[in-house]
Amino acid sequence: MDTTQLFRGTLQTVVLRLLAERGRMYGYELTQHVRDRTDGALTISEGALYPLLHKLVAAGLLDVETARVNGRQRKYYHVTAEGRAAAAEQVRAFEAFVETMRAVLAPLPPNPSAA
Amino acid sequence: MDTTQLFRGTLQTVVLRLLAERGRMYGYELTQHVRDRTDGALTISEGALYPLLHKLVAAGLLDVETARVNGRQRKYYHVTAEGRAAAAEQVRAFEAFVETMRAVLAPLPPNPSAA
DNA sequence: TGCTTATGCATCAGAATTCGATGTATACTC
DNA sequence: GAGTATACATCGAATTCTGATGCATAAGCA
Repeated sequence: MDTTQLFRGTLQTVVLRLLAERGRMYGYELTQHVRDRTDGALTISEGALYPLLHKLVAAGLLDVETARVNGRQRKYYHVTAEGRAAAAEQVRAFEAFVETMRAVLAPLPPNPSAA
Repeated sequence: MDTTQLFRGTLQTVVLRLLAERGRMYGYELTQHVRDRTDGALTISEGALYPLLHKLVAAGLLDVETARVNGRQRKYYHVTAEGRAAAAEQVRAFEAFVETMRAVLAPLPPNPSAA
């Protein structure tokens, strides 16, 4: 009954898209950015994010660059060419997904004027 | 990289919504209806559907009615009052979800005329 | 008659993803 | 020196779904 259930499966799309658009970001920054931008509607948990970032690097979609800022460690991630293509593809897939869902959820649109 | 990954977490919404709108349906009918309506973009597997239907009945959102049609068994499902409310709520949640996702996926809309 | 397909239910092992808790470490503020 | 923010990470458990398998009846076709 958890409405946030719908966000399952979207994390990869979100991460790739943000990195493709914003150049480079580090993990913590991703969580803060998404939380702020959505007014808290979407919060990325660290337990989901870090394993995913590692997986995307292993898959060749992201590159990492370790840095040290203000004494703290940071790992900047940026998309590879392959990652950029995947990001675009996944955004398209998301739009198609929304269209498909609308087709199912609204089988009888309230517009009988088409008769 | 599977685009159908996005449909994760939407099955409950789809089932409740269809039943709320169409009165009553049986499992096999649900799979066929969704497949036809989406031109195959969304196919509900039996391994996902039947356990969910049982769960929704246990949760009081659906009722079952067993029938025998043309010698074959059928189990018609229909929403309870609680299930109808849940269906409406989940459709709202889906719309909110889409808005949230758009906010994240398109942080910089290509419309500078608002300046 | 026998084979295949369609209809209709169901379970189950494994995969994939995520949650929530926990852990480590540095910097800043009070 | 205590708490909060920053920043990384892992891990067990829960949830959900896939794909395979199984049972049974009816219809179509060779």
